[in-house]
Amino acid sequence: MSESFPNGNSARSTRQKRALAGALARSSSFRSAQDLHAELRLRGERVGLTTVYNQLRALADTGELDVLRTDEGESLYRRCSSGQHHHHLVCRSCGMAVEVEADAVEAWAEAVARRNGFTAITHTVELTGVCPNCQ
Amino acid sequence: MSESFPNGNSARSTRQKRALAGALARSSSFRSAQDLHAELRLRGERVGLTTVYNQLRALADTGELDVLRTDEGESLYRRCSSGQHHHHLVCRSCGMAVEVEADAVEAWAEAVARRNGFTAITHTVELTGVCPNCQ
DNA sequence: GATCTTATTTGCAATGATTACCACTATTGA
DNA sequence: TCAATAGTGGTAATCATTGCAAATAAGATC
Repeated sequence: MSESFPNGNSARSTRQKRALAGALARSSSFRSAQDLHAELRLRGERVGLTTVYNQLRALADTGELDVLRTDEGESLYRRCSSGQHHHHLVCRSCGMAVEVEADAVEAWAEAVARRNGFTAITHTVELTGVCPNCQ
Repeated sequence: MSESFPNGNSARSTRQKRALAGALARSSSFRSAQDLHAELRLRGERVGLTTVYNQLRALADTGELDVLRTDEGESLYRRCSSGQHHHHLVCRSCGMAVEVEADAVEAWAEAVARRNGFTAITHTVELTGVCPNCQ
């Protein structure tokens, strides 16, 4: 029992992980798993769809990726700039996104929750529109 | 060609519609299609699952129902109190919901969008917590 | 009431994203 | 080099939801 990583943080560096990380790094848009997988394929990278799903979920779990669900129920991912809590202003045409902070909204949410006797509050705030480039 | 309803608003009153309306009326919680269908079955009502889906979608389209998507991608429905634009404070345990208005948030959303050059803005704001009864 | 038009209903197949399985592969510490 | 096991990925399964086409039944008209 050679506990190298007491906290279970043992990650191996694989070709697939690097490829996915690269794809995510060079895009500032929210992308779907299928979309990312297709791009990797086009680039000649040999990566399984299942692997893409696995990795995206893992990265999202550790907070390295932001996740978003479309109205059609598809999950979109994007690399997370800050570790801070934040929201997004997303372009519904190209997926490009801007991270926005919203202290005012946070405060409002807290107040509304308290006023109604709710506890353990979490909130979802997403703004969708058309970015300057897509207009 | 007896145009009784020039605007295509021809709705027939059926046993199934009434049953579903009843189920929705006696609940103040967000319910899933499957959930509502199960309740109708338990009550002895003979209604097809497809019909429940059809009706829920139709009602949601006309704004008579509020729709909400869970993290798992399931759609939840609830009768809509007001025709006004509003948001929800939903109990993650029982689905009970309170409609809340958020002028402050609306204004904030508009400001953020304009500042970033985005147009055709829509926003999603949902608060989730545990209601007083479920604590 | 009888009849007709067509809105509704509904079982079943199909869809589409995502996950479960699990045998196989490859990274990394020793 | 080698063993332990994290990671991979093809395939089958899941699950909410929708498409379809035939059967049913409101509501208007006769």
